Amino acid sequence: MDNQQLKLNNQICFPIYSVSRLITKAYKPFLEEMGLTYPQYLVLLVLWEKDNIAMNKIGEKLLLNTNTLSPLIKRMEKMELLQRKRSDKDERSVFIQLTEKGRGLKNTAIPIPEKLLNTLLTEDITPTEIMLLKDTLNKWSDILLDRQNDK
Amino acid sequence: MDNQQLKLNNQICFPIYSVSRLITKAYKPFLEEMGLTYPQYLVLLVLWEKDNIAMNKIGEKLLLNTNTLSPLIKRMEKMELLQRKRSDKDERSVFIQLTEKGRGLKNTAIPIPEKLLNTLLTEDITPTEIMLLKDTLNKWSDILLDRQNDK
DNA sequence: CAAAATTAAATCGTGCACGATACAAATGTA
DNA sequence: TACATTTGTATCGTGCACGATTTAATTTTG
Repeated sequence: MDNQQLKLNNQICFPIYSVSRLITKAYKPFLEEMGLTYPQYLVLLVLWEKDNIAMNKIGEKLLLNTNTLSPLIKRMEKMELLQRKRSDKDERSVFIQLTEKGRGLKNTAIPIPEKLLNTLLTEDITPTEIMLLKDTLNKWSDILLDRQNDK
Repeated sequence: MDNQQLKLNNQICFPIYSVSRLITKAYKPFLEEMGLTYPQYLVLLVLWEKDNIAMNKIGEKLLLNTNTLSPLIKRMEKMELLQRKRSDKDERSVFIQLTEKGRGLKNTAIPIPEKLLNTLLTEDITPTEIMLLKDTLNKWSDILLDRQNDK
């Protein structure tokens, strides 16, 4: 039995899980200025690329189920960032449209990627941690590709 | 203004967030057999490496605050996987010890990393998605390292 | 055309995350 | 020895995630 494999840093779960949370935390101050949570920001990223799309399309892009998306988008409607409209053609589906306010937030969002880099350089996440995840992923994707070729 | 930067796949947030959730989902069936959630499993990984440590040390390793860890560990105590004992020397700190049941689960956990590889090969996560995250991280860690050297 | 299967949303319950807050024990300091 | 500060834990409220279930509309099939 190889206990080494059970070590925290050798499993893919831990590095990816913790770095994901660290990145979310790094975004937080910028998103709070806009009054957004992280998943709400992702929804806006989708809508800024393509407005007026069906809710299930947003879910497909973000890999989120409707039971997550439905209340999230309702909250965003209350904030007047978007509007939900049931399709005339198929009353099962709901189309999502940005409001003026929602479109306007895009200008605030444009500088975020650049600001985030500075946060990552000066705060919580050290390049060491990013490198750890990078190494872990390189190792795992190599293993996965190897196995795939064996088939 | 460079709107390209706001595209979903160009931001570090989306790939890392979604792959993290996909990995969690891939673990789920194996953890359910043991009656564990993903963060509970991480706590056990820590304890299997070093038993009888203070709660704040577990939090340090997993980057979790006590307000997350405290109820989580209480649930694990109810499942009789571990015991919480306040230190005699410093009544503020709580030490966590595995029970026989908690130690025993380690044998069930040992084959998980291997099983997970098969899941990743056959199910939800495609190597393409792993590669996307790998590429994104490579890009971002390169940028971070560049900036750091400039200082 | 009616019954069955499929699809899109929504609801419910559980378990994280995490900021804000509270509190008690320990520590530092005048 | 008093008092302020720090530290470790716990509680509360909000917002995801997601499995399971429900409801309603559409599509498929006999």
